[in-house]
Formats: sequence, C-alpha cells, structure tokens
Amino acid sequence: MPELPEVETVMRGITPHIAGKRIEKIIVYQPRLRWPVPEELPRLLAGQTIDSLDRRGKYLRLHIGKGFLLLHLGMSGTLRILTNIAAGLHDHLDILMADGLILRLHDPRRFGSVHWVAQTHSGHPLINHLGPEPLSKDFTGEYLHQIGRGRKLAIKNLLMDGRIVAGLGNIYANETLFIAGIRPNRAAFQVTRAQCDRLAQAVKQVLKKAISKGGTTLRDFTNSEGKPGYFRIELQVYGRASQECGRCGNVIRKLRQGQRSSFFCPHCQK
DNA sequence: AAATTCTCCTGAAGGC
DNA sequence: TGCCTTCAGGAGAATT
Repeated sequence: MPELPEVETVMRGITPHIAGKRIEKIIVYQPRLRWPVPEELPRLLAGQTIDSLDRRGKYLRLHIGKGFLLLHLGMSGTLRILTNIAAGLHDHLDILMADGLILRLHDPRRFGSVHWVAQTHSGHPLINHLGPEPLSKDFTGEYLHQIGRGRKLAIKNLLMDGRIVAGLGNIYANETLFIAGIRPNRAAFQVTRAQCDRLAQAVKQVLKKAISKGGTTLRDFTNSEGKPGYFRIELQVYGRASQECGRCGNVIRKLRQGQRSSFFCPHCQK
C-alpha cells in the first residue's frame, strides 16, 4: 500500500514525464472509485497543461490551469507512465499526454479517488483540514505533546489522525512508536514531552530514510516504471507478531485498536 | 467535543 | 486441487 514515502516517490517518478505537458485526452474506464470520478473531467482537462505537481499527506495534486486534480491512491492504487494504451482489469483512468505518454491509474481495491478542484473553490474538504506535514518544521514533539494533552485517545490513533499530522498510516505509526519506545495503546495524555520529542524525531527519520532510498516499505509496491521498489525497509514490528524483537529478543505482540492491528515489543515499549 | 464503529473493495492467506 | 472464510487497510461518514 502506498504510504507517504511511496506517494512522494511516485510523484518524483512521474513529474519529469508529465510536468509542462499538454493533456490530449482523458479516458475514464471505471468512475466508481471511493468517490465517483467527475463525469466532466475529460471535457474539463482536454487541451490543458499540467503545470506542476505536489503532495499533501498522501494526496497528490496535479496543478492544471486554474485548478488541480486531486489524487489519492488508497490501499492499492498505482500511477504508471506507459506508452501502450491497452488497458486491463482494474485500470480506471488514463491521462493521455500530447507527446504520446500515458499516465494510468490502476487500483484493484478502488479505495483511491480522483477529484477536480477548481481554483474558484477554496481548496477541497479532503485536504483543507489536514494537519502539518510530518517532515515540516511545524511537526514537533512539542506540538504532539500539546495536542495530546488531556486526551485519553491512544497515541497511535493520534498519529494516524490526518487532522493532527498528515499522511501517517498504520505501518509508520507502528514502526515509529517502536523506535520511540512507546506502546501504541498508551493514552496520549500519558506520553511525556521527552517521548513526544523522540516520536516526532522518529517519524521524520524513518520517512526521510524511506524517501531517500526511493521509497518503500511494502510488499507489493512498484515505482512509476513498474519496477518493484528496490529498497525495502526492515520493518521492526509491523506484521511480526510472535517473532522475536530484533533489539531485545522478546516476542512481539499484536493487539487490536479499533479496526487496526498494532504491533509492539512489550520490553522495548512502555 | 471526543471517541468508536462502519463503510467501501479485492487479493492474499488460511482452513478443511 | 479447490472452494469457502477471514483478514487486511485509508480515511471519511456515521454513530455513540
């Protein structure tokens, strides 16, 4: 599944192929994603130029004229640059560039989405209330500590709340909590300032590392050229229930928080 | 207001 | 070998 570093990597991968180029045509094969793909998309974007791309959390923005195309890859979405138009199962949308290249959205589980945001609107509800970027200077231990004050919500749920910090998913929440030595089910108000500092630092460190390596954690991630991620972060706790902790040798445990699985080392995390 | 539960979807993995 | 069940998850919506 595309996590924030994957989305960043995808963006960097496709940018040279589509930035500054004119859109010849848009083909929607399957409009039923998490939200319906706007019917008027082909009409709105044909002939326009993709000016630039950027990322907000796990959302990608393709800035086009007066507005932007907002993309989310959900659980299983990929963006690929292709030269062959032949489409297959789970290919949902193509953006055909004037030079013949094709940007294709493929997403078996269809948890992703595509929106058009005209600049006349003030942003979009999906990104307007996102918290700070985890790699920005606004995301600090002090900030986390302040946010967690008086809240009994588990710290992991806090980390995964996009309104608090943008784009941290289950895997990174688990891994960073391990690095910071904090149990995922620890109530936010009980996490000390020093722990929050370590946590914020761990978040930045892990994300930066993943991005710098060309980004990926995960099993089935492929980059924009379709090659498997050549780098795989050693996950220290995620998905390793009943295996030994690489740091202390104790058995890693799994617990359920809401609808999500959490993993932790009972010795290394308090 | 805060916290929890529900929802969409398909593929992988497990059980018999 | 194959079918059926269970689980996984991003994140907004709905509910408590």
